[in-house]
Amino acid sequence: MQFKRPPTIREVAAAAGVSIATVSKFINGQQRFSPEVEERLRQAIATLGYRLNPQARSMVTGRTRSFGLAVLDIRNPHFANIVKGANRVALESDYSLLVVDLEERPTHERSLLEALSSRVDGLIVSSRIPDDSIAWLAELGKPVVLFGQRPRPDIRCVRTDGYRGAYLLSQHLLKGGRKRVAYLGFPNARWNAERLTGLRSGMSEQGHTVSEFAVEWPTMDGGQQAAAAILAAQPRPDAVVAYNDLVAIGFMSEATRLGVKVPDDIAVAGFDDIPVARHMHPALTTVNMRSEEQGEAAMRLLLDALRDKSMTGDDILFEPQLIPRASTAPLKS
Amino acid sequence: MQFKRPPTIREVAAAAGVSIATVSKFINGQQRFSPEVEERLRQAIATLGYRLNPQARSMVTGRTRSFGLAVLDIRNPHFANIVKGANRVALESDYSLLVVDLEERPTHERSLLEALSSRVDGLIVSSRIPDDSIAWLAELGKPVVLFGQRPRPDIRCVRTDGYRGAYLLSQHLLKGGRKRVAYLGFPNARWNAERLTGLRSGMSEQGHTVSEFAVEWPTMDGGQQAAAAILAAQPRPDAVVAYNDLVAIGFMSEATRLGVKVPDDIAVAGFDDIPVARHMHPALTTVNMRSEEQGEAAMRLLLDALRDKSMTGDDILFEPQLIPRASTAPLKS
DNA sequence: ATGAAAGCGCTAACAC
DNA sequence: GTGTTAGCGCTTTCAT
Repeated sequence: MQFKRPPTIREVAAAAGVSIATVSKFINGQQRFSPEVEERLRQAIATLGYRLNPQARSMVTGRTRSFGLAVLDIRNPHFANIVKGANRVALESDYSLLVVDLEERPTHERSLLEALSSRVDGLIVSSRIPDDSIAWLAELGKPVVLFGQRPRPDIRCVRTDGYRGAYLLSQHLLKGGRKRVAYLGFPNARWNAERLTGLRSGMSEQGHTVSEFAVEWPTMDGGQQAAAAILAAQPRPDAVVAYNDLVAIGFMSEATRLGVKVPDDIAVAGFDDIPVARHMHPALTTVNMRSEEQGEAAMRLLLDALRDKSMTGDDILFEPQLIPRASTAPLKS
Repeated sequence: MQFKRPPTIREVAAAAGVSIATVSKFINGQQRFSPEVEERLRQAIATLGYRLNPQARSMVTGRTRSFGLAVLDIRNPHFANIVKGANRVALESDYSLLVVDLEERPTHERSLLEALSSRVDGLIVSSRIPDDSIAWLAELGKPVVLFGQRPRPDIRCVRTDGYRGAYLLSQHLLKGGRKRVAYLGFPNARWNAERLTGLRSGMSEQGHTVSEFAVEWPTMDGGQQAAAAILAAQPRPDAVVAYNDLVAIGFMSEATRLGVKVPDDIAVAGFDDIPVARHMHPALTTVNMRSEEQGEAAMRLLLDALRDKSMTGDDILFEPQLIPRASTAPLKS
């Protein structure tokens, strides 16, 4: 079966015996016509199976009624939640949201963003974009929202205070009697440093240091692979704070498999509060980083920008929330 | 800051003192020009910051070099895996993949699909689309791949045999000494019936029936909410097969919270083999439904269709794989 | 090697 | 009310 080109406005016009302008106005509902004409138009549209080509429309209007969202890894529930938040807000305003997964691969990043950017009225980007590419984004001629610290005045940003989140975690761990905290980070990530700093700063208030480990990927597999090294450290940490919940889950699962008890032998905590965190056994302590709200906020910034034709205003900063659960229960004794 | 329109091919032509046709050929690299001209073009493009508008290009070429993928709920790792598989294959062929989340909301489904379909060369759709909308999809004039049973000859399909998967699960449970199996389904889903049937058919070989329960949503919350009713049933089931892993996890977590031991008191299993399944405690028995491979296969069908200009050929059917884990360990006694 | 011109499907002024 | 026309930014014959 061959794919036939869909009928155009011109064919409808011919079939209905009117001009293309009439058809255009009719399908956009911006004007009424005489009953017979309207009827002929309806007929023609129905029998031809006409469908408007939004692509062609947006060529002339300059707007697409859709936004783009680029994420690093859709498999990470943190990003899935961002998508959810952004999608909800977009749908409410009758916009559609197109998502691309950058696959954590800088190679394809640029071309994926290019392909996306030309098809939308604005862009939300979560990425490890180096600063020079950010210049490129800013010159797209469309509003762009980034997750992170504002890199330049014409790009707005949304983030949740990771320093604060890590600090809260440190206080919680201290209260539970933990003294030897290890941070299992993902050095490539934008948020890694502030989380480590917040944790160190909190622990140092009681004179404790934080040992540092790293995963190769911010995933469950990454956490699992890193577990042995941490558990073998002398002295063994009595708490592990992971870069995110996925890493924490991988670590916790491997620790359990190796016969190390969580939380009795070692406490485990992560960041993001992904949905599965509370269903783990033990339930995973984490810091809620407002993933979904970040997505909502980013989308609202885009909508505002489109209205104002400008990208000014302050960044959006969310407060993280500590979610204490069983995986960091206080040390007994 | 105002958003200025990006420069066009015409401005480049003016700046370089050549015609727009020359610019077009140059940026598409389909022809060489005299060194001076090429140099002037490079200059003009660089100083103006020109970027090609793929939208305009695709108006004339009729192709966009991108595909669309619509999923029911990106928060479900099953769908995230489908995205991964499809994205990988698309990137390999230099296509980009645009994903939309339908939010399990039939209301927005049609308009989201319309917005998506016009921007891509082909579509992969996972949805509970009623049959009349499927006709609509088929008439888009572009290749469409569906997950499920082929509804009409001009639409190709990819699926994994759910009947078989459920049957495998039943044999595994029987071998473990389970006799009173409950199925915690999601009646709205396309796959629900075949999974139930496969399970029933397997259990009936040993003369056992399967009791039926339902979740409102195929999520962890859904599984959690349904747990109490199942555990209160008389006689209490000694195994629960959930519609998918998310539901299974929600159920398992709630059962544990209620003091019911998994797998000693009750076995739990799901479908999909989402990444977190093996990290649960106890690790979750499941049936791998080849999510990622389904995404890959669907994308390959699309690429083939574009090459052949046709949508003929057989459906793709994957074999499910039983993944036995601790959550269905054999009954002791 | 380079350019003129037609046109992809549509919208928006402006006529009538 | 309805039609004419000029593009949106680009590709693609076809001339020169």
